[in-house]
Amino acid sequence: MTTQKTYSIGELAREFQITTRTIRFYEDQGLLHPQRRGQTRIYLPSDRVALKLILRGKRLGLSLAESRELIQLYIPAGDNRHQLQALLDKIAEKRAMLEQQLKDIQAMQQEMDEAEQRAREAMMQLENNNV
Amino acid sequence: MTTQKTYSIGELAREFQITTRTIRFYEDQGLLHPQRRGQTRIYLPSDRVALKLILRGKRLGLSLAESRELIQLYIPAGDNRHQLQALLDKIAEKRAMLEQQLKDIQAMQQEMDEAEQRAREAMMQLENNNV
DNA sequence: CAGCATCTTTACGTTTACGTAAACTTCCCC
DNA sequence: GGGGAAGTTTACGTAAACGTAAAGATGCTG
Repeated sequence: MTTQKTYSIGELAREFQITTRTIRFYEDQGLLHPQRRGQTRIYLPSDRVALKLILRGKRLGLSLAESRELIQLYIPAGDNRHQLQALLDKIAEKRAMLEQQLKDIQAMQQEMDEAEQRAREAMMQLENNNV
Repeated sequence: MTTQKTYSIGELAREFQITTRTIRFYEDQGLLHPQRRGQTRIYLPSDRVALKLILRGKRLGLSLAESRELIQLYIPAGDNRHQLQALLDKIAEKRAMLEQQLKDIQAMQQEMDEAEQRAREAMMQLENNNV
């Protein structure tokens, strides 16, 4: 029997630099499902993974609703063709979003290159004028 | 003299699939600065570019405040070393964010690969069982 | 056993990013 | 010249994602 490691809400909050309020809020929204020992919440590694997914989603601008969908892509999924096809559709949709984001990032990176270039040149100008 | 093309608020709204309310809101927040002909707003190509930046920022989860900062990286910037250094710092900061997002996207893409794999295998199983 | 840390629930408050509606001008068209 | 269509301002409403505060239970610790 492999006993799973567990986490308290405070531990997770510290590790991920968020408040316990935030963690409870995610549970409220159906994104986390911790166990209970009495009143107290007990988090399993799977909860920790879900939390990671949520925070990664946030960094990419996903809403909690979208992150919830993402998390559900990890659950064994439905058992009939229809559900599996729906799953594949969702995956394709997320993939398309990621590709768009990739393009956006590349465009922004290029713009950062140009902005830096301009700033450096302006700085060089200053140097010359002051000699 | 090169006359610039101009746009009405409705034109821009149609082109970018947003409402005029949204465009006016961005102006309110200091992200756009259209000219006026009487009461009516007149948008120049530079406004259109700014709007594109805003929407790209949105797709990457930037707040309007962050997009405003981004737009300001395009304005000739300050004229002294201190301001230029601040500009370079901001650029570096945005760059770091973009790199984090790149990592996040790659991680998610891999997870989409795995999820799709699982779904396809489950589908194959169904095929076999029903023969 | 007093005290501090950590946990709990409940509930109202706040920021961001618009939506929606009302009431009014301006311009063009038949 | 009476409608539309598109523009304007003003203002209240709303969903999402928490923040913040209050009031209490639980558990270790000197």
